[in-house]
Amino acid sequence: MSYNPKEIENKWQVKWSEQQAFEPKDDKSLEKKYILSMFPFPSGRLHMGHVRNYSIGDAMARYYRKQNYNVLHPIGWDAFGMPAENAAIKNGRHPKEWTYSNIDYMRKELKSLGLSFSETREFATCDELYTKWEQEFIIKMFEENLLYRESTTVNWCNECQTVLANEQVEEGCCWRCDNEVELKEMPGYYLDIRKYADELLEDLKLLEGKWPSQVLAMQSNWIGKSQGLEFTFKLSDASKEKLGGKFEGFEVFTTRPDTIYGVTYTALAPEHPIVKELIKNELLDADVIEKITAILNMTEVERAKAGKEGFELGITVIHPLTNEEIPVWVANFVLASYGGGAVMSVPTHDERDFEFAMQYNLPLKYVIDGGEEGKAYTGDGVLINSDEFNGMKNSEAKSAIIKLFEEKNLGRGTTNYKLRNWGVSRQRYWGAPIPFVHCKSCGLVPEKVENLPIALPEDVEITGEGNPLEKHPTWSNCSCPKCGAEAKRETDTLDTFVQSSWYQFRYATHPDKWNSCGIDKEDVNYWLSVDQYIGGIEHAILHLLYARFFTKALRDIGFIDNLKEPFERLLTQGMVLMDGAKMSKSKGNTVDPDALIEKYGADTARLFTLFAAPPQKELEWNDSAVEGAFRFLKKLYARKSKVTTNELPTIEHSSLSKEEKLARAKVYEALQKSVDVYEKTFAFNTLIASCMEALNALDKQDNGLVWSEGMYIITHLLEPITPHICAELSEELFASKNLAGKIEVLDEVFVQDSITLAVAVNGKRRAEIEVEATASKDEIVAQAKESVAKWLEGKNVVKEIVVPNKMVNLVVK
RNA sequence: GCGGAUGUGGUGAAAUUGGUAUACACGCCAGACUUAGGAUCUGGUGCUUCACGGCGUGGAGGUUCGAGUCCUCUCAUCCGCACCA
Repeated sequence: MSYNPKEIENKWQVKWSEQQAFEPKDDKSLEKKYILSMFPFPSGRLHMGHVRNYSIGDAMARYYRKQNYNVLHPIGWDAFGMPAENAAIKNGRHPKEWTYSNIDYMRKELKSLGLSFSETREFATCDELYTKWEQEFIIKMFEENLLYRESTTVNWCNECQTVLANEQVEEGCCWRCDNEVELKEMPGYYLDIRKYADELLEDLKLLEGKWPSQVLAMQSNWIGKSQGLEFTFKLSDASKEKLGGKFEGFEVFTTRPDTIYGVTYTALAPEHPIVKELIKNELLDADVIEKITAILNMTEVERAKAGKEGFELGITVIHPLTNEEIPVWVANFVLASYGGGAVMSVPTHDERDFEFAMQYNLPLKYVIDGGEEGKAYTGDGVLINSDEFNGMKNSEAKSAIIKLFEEKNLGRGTTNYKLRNWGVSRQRYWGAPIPFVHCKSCGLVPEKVENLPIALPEDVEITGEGNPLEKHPTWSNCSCPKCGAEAKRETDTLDTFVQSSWYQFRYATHPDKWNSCGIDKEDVNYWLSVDQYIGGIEHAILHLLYARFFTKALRDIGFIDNLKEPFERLLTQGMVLMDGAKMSKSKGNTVDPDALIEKYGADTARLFTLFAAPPQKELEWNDSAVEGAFRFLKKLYARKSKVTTNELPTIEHSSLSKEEKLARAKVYEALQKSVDVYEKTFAFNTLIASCMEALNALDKQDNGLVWSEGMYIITHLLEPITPHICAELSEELFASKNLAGKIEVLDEVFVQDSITLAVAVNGKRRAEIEVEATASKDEIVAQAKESVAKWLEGKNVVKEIVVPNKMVNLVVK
């Protein structure tokens, strides 16, 4: 019988399902492993990126299961989001129907890959039962001041007709549809992730060596902590008057307090309240107002592209140390969202300020020695033109000047972050409703917990214009949970990243409890953190930052115990490429997993995926290499006829021939390597190569016992990667005994009668010798000299280096 | 500009502590079996040279008996952030 993947794979998939083979055990005394691959969005069909992601995770899960760990390896569906609404607009299908039917199809696809997921812990984030608990968390967060509603300038995607979080804007465009993002002033709900900025940054240290350094660096940059001085520039009396006494001054933040004596002007963001006041009262020329308004209508990206532009505002402030009068400008490069939207400008020691000063002929004052005239000097040096601080190193002056400000009560040392609070409201239908009510007398009121979930109405019209919930005739009508008066339900829904921020805890919670709680603390204490998380690098900031934040927030509001980080180790898999480009429908360079499985079977798909490249690297698709993987499995299957005993045989190693010994050595080399691969490096490609080498070596001999041992071990090693064929062979040949537990490495098989050594002269390889395993160093050297006699003629050997089992190096002069 | 990575045959890639560079696979070449084959099997395959040999891990130095691996400099490519004061 030749290898028939379809038959074998179907048989085992049915069997595993019937046996509930992949359900975690309830016994919490067992050692656990929580292996998690990022859950898919139910787009309709699996793509090769999924196949790769889940093949990696499944190999790990199956490995640990075989080592008798209690393994949680769940799957679910990240099911809310825009594409479901887009499908509704395009094909008239209801998002719910579309989503759940996609899930049904994709579940079958996952099963056809033989992935060892728990079936009882599967859920979709659009399940009302999931929404219910999420809404409870959101209400609790509101009560604990972690969630608030505010009207502010937001990123608006006109294509998606919704607000986007900062993390969802990529180079000024929408992360999902690539449409250019606009700014819009509107109310929204925010999670106070900034409260956790420092903890999120600090705890990155716990992940060093366990998460890719790139991801750690990206998160660290995104949080963007910087330390410096915060102080107030007081307005001059005349300016104060001009502004009608509404302002005393404005706050600025600087990381360079050492350059404070070099301030020659200050600059405000166009959004700054003082600028708005000047515009409102028409205290600026009409054309200047017009130009500032134009800047206000530009996004940050547009402003960056536009080049520097600014206008003098006709007001002045007083330098806190020198009491000089300093002009105030408005400038398009000052960000409203950072450091209070105002800066002190030191053109001599800051590139941006310098460029601006040159453009508008503003004065320069050098205060740190070391630069050249006519350039901004941003390096270190000694202070000049700085009163009492002259002669001090600028690194010391930073803290000295902060100290002076604090003593004189003029300002204080402070920390600033680039991280913005997470805007979580979306003006879309297919999401979890934000469980709040607007009451005319009580204001914003959270829904009563016993009324949860606030479910979506099914009878909606989805046109792509506006928010379907807002347009629904009755859904938003309700009574105020506080006073009972007529009220309006919030029609915004939650960002889908909220759902993926806590799903790792939901899986860990036993399904028996899913009706009674969102997260079970004890279950979480046992299963978390996730021992290995696997997914794409595209979530380096978005999902991974939100999930880390959520973990800390849920801990602080009492839904989980002392967990610091949700994901202990992270593997970011590389992309699947075809002809050097990412596979995508629009480029037409995709490989359909279903077709691949149909032609070669799941085992070949999995084998190729793990063999062609290490998981962290990009994977270039290659049809003939897939054939190669298939060929190997056919060969492996055919060798079952070589097996003569149904258990791991005991072999008298010394009685074997050279080829037999070599075959055993190769088999055990693979076994030895496997622990490192499965637990540390995840270089499955090298383990597979070792198994191929072992099979090649077995083919060079014909000892039934050596073959039996070899097949026993190879099928054991490959089972996590190609589970069906290995289960089949193991059952048939070894009654599956080789798949239960560990196999010990036998050191004796690595002992060889003779050893081949390379002989080098002055580091250049010149010959090869074969010596007895027991040969002494002198004997080896003597034999080595003989083998390279030609190269030693007329020379003196000044040094002899013998590297055991490897080589001999003779140094001559 | 800042941060993170990566550079090895025709291709995907290997290479404990520094110790025979290119394992394994694809491709290619030759042969066997076959009516035939894009099936299967066997052998070969870094570059260069008739050959002895020489060269070879992006480049240049350095340390060492010995460097893909360590150090210094440099080039190229990819990814992320980007006027964050």
